[in-house]
Amino acid sequence: MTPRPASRSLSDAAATGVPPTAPATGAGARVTVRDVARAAGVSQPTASLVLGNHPTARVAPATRARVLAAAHALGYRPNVLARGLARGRSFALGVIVPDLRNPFFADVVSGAERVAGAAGYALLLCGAAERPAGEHLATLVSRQIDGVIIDAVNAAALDEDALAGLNVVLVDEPSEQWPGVASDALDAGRQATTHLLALGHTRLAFIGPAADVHAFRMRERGFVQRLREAGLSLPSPMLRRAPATVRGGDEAMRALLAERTRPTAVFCANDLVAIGALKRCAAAGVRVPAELSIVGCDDIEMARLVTPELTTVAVPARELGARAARLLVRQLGGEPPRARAALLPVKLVARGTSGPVS
Amino acid sequence: MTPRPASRSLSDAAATGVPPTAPATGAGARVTVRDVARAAGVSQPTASLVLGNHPTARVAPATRARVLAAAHALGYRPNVLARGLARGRSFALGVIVPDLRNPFFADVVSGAERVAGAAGYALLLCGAAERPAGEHLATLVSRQIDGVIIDAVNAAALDEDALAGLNVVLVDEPSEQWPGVASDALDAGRQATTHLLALGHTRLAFIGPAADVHAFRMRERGFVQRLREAGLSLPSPMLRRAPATVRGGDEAMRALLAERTRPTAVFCANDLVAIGALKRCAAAGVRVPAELSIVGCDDIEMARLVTPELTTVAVPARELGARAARLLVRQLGGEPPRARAALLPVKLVARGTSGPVS
DNA sequence: TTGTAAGCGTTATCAT
DNA sequence: ATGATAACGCTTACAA
Repeated sequence: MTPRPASRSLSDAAATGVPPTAPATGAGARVTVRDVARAAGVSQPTASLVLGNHPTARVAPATRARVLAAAHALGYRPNVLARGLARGRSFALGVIVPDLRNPFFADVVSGAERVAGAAGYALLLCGAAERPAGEHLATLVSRQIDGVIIDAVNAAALDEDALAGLNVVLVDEPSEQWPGVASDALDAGRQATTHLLALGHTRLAFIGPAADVHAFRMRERGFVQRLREAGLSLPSPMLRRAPATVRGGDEAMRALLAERTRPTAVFCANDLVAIGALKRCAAAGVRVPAELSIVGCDDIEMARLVTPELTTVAVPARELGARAARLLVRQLGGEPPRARAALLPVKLVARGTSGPVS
Repeated sequence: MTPRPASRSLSDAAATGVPPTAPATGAGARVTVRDVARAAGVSQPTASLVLGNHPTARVAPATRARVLAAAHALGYRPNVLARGLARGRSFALGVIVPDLRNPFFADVVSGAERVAGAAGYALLLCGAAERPAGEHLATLVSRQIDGVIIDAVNAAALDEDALAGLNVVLVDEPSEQWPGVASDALDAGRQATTHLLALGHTRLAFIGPAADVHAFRMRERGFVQRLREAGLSLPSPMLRRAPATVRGGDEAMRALLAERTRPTAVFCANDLVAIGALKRCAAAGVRVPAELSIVGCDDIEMARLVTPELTTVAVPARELGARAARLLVRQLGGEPPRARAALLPVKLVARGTSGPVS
């Protein structure tokens, strides 16, 4: 046992011939405020006052300077853990996404990381694929996390107690209870459908997950809604349930192609599904878009890389993550929770997988 | 100022009609060891002893049971910050990657997260694209991070002091100074080249970044090495420098196609580059693989989604991340740093972008 | 086996 | 303007 911090050998200052320029945080010997205070000849709390760079720091300019000089000379680095313990905040945010390997979530996380980092918050990453979100939440709470961003994890499933007393921001999952940021998923479905209708399609199909994720439901609803407005119906074989993955799209499209009357256009719940569907078409010798149009949703990088390039509805994933983090940061900064932000607009990007009905 | 934790309203237990099953961590009133101790009628350190689940916990079975019961009843959750402060460890790992939006790194991080999470460590995510790795390192240190995984960030550039006293594991960047895990990048280059040579190609080209990232250098070296062994040379126009992105590959391929004598096969430093190159060929009307073979490296999911499917060398990205985390966890657990692990094998996956020379 | 006391590095509330 | 003093929640000798 006795877990040693297993520190590194620090033997090569000599080897390089270059003496450490900075006073070299002698591996292990952390410089604390006390050290700084001692060096500056002031009391420890005074040093803390200066270094905590409070705006209200009423300290004599002279001493302040001495303290800062000492801190710099010693290479003082505040211990965020200690600060967190004392202030009851950890200056860290959590982010829970289903799976980082879905490029959409990678974007969301990436955006959140950027904003969080710039604001001095660390970002604790939680993948909900391996381990249930509830568990993640528990460990985040025990880490005194200041707030958490939850994306595409059915929030209703957690409400019970895990979220109690936590600052939560939901991504793409509007809720009475928690603030959040979301894209206009309903409009995404509508735009995609409008596009296909404009191309003359009348036999449309939809592929999407049964999962209870709000954005997917709304995309689907927008699709159905727009269809109805156009006086069209959606025969049940034209509504295929499939996991929101490439594989899911592939298999759903296979089923669709086996139908008696094939659709002439398909709207997919996200780009992964659309790409899977596209792939199946290629394998089955179905020409896209000549015989079948496909529209995805998200506009992940991959969308421009498949052949033909995927027509899709662009959703600002990174911006969603960034805004979620900003919301949290603002809230933690004491600013009152803003009026519910408007839905982020989405925009159809017509590319190569959609064309006029033949 | 006065940053309020901005706690949530907790007003709907009544609305649902369901009384909180757990004693409801009354939002704000954290349950501490003291509370547990008091409830169990023991001293605070005793409770701590039990709850710290030390293997060496010499406490009477009876009291242990009482403490555990009390802890359970009160819904006790240890405060990891406090524990970290006291033990001098944070039970958190950092991971620094250039950009999460590169699927390869998303995989690495994903693998690391899985292992770290399972071992009770949190993972702090740092993207080195926006903010230099050195800064990230500084904030990680101030968070008393227990270890850090660094991928594709030129480690030599940081050595000076930032890494002092830190547990570091390098991914794909062998070093005298730090332990690490790596794929067999040299062999990746060799396998790709062997494959192309076997197909009869003699005019080969390479596209890769000038960046000083070890894996890229080695892939290139393997390529050149194998070429030499085959008695072939690499005319300088056949060595194109480009950022390791889709765009980089696209532009490099454009330059390549403009050459007087075109290559018949191209090996790319990674899949993104290869996909960019492939895309350019499609745009330029160059048939792949009939006129030009392309081989990538990494085998990201995208590789199977482009048309034709990309021939590439599979690198176990997720496994790399997982092993890096495992290495760190082991080391922190007190186990001696293992003998340098062997390079992870890579494997060529022949798909549609490579074919016999015409 | 258990309780007492001290300390981790910071912040915050007081007197002075 | 500054310096004691007391938290924050937990761990860990050392005593009882």
